[in-house]
Amino acid sequence: MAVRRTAPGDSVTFRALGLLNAFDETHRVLSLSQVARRTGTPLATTHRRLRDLVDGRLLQQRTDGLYEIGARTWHLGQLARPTSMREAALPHLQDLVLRTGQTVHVGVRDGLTALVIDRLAGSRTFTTRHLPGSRLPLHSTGIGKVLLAFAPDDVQRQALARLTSVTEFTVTDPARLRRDLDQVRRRRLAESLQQNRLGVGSLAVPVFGQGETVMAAIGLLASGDVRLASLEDPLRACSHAVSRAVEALEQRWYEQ
Amino acid sequence: MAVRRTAPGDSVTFRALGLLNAFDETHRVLSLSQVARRTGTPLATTHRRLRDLVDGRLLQQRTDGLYEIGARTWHLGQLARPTSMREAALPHLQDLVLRTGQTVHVGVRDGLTALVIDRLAGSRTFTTRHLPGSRLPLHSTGIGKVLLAFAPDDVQRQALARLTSVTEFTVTDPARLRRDLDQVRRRRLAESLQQNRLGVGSLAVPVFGQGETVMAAIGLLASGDVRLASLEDPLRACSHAVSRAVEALEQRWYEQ
DNA sequence: CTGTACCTTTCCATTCGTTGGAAAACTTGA
DNA sequence: TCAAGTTTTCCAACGAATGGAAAGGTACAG
Repeated sequence: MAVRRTAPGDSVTFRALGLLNAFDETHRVLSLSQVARRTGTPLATTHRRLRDLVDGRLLQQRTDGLYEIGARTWHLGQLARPTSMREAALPHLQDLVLRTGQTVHVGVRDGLTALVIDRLAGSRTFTTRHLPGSRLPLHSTGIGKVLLAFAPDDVQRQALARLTSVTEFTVTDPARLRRDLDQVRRRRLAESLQQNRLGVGSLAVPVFGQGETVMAAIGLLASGDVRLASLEDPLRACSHAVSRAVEALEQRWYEQ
Repeated sequence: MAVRRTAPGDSVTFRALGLLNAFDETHRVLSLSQVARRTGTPLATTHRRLRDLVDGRLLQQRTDGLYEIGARTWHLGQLARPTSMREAALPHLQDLVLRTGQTVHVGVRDGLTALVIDRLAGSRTFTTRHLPGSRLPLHSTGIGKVLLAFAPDDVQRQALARLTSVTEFTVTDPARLRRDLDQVRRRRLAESLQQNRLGVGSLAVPVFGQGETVMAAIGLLASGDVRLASLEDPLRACSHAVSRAVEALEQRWYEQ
């Protein structure tokens, strides 16, 4: 891959899309000046860029003048992998929860984080805060490590360069994590023992798409005293079932 | 509202976002040249714009080089109205289906179309093709007419200027439709008798948000021989329930 | 393994849109 | 009535977008 002479950020479009970072779960409706403050952009510039995003219908302006994510963005999101993945996976995830009693997570990699696209709480549950849409570190969680292990080299390099400690058990040594990831790739299985949350372990496996590509990761969360090894077989079975279900769903798009 | 000296389309960002139009339900993964052809954009320009959209993570490039809607777009879409609306409305829609046996639709306005965000088939069902994500005309469907009746003036004007005939019963006279819309606004109820599909009638009501704003519309579809009037009460009850549910859900975002 | 067709990537002189400080216009609340 | 905050407009300097063209890949047929 050739070196790019222009870095991201040189483009007008990229800078305009940066304003979307101002929006999150607790900031769904923002005023012009809030967006400007939250992104550190001059007011006049923010004003023009928001107008462009409204013109492109990614954002919409309410009658009171405030800005929110537009319905078109939702519609585009419906075309993305997480939507079909979630739909195809749901019945199999429910199966998995029934069989193990533990909480199940599904995530995809988005940039340098794992994006949780669905979560079903098990009966032997403890509260978890990772609702669909939340982001998890790639290096300290089960699904994160699976996604990182199968990510392109440049992503791995970037991720390994910024290992932050989440708990006292988090692996922050790049060399050690790289060895862990090699193992994850070989075993097609990752585990995290209290590396992201004390008292919680997780086991995760990849969901393969066509070829050797990894579309997503499925993980089980269990409190520290559960033998993770006992969860491996149901987890792998679920992953295969989801692979097939997604494939069947996507088949339907192209026939007829 | 002041006249804008610069039309949408003069901005670089707007033009780049135009490439997203190349993606739809049956075109979820596209190559550079497909996007160029589908949007009529020169290749070199398309190449640069796609790179900008990938940098902004609205799109992602797969290992085989093809482009698809990115996980970040899905995530942004999760912050949009349709997502919370759908979640809050689901139990009440199920109620409505049980009570009436007919198929129920929920839609929001997106530009000059009604965007279907959810659909539940009734027991006395006939096949319908309007899956979540599909778009319906504003002037020939029940939910479309509700959304149009409560839309801002400039939207109404634009919509009335392009009335196309869908069936022989579609109203294509702007003056007549304007009167129909006045009535819809007064009665808070719209009906479409075979105006969008022969043999099918629909009844729709608005879902009110805070103040007098209309967030969405809920509609029931029934084959021609069903008395639509009998559906009005359950439909209105459902709309109120959904209003309250959405309000309760959104309340939770801001507390704590 | 040569040619043909198609796709992706890069180059660069010209053109055109962006930038953001500043001022004006508007909104709120005291 | 004034003060503080917000949104909108203006415009000269600056910088990025544009797209034809050519180069670099890839796939397949003969």
